[in-house]
Amino acid sequence: MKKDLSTMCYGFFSTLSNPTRLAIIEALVEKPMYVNQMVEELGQEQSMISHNLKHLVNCHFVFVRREGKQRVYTVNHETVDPLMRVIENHHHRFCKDGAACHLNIAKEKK
Amino acid sequence: MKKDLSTMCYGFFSTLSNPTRLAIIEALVEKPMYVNQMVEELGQEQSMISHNLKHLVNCHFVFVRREGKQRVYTVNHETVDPLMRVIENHHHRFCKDGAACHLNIAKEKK
DNA sequence: ACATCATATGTAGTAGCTATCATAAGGTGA
DNA sequence: TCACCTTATGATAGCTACTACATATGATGT
Repeated sequence: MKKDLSTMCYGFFSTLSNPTRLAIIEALVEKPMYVNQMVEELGQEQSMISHNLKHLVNCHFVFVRREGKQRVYTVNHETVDPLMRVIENHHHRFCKDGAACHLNIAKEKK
Repeated sequence: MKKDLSTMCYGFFSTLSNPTRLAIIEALVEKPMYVNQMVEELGQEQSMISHNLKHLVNCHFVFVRREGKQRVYTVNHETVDPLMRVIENHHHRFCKDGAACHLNIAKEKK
């Protein structure tokens, strides 16, 4: 039972470890949006937005409801808000040096 | 400045979206450990453990200190504990169906 | 200084994810 | 029912990151 912790977390984190999906979440934190709005705001392909929204909905990071032809996507504040708070604290406390985690490893190789 | 949020989160989440690294964290939550202890407990190659520990240290999810020949790794409870609480709540509230997030997408294709 | 133990680092093949292009599906108004 | 708007889905090629093997580094005791 405890064994599933890693599995459960893996799905959670994999879904979030994608720049497009994070940008979507960041945008949705401000306000609910239609797909086309996100396409405009993020300047990405519509199919790309849709594909990534699917992941986010699957993992319940965002919710969706119909509204005529369009679909309104909203963020799951109950999860996302405290999550962001954890990250901000972590960054503030431990990454003041400007380190962007493991991304630095790649950079160092230059 | 707000623009970095996605970047900052991306490093954070990428580091955590790996089964080995999650298993390491899960083990270190229980108690501090040497590399060899983790090798045994997780049944993974030593080099694999070390490689992944490096990522975790880089991102300050775990800390390390020397102790003779060995190195003691400890988990960053200040970040990891509340993080796990967020995930457990998320899972409890939104994933009761047993959904393991986007991993299901792959499975559905069968 | 040497042997040994503990851990880190270098490298290459591979598997899995991502973005893109193309197409389908669903809703609405005429 | 048809044209159109909005969004979802399929398939593929390319790339990234992971694992595994090999080797190097550093510390300790003799």
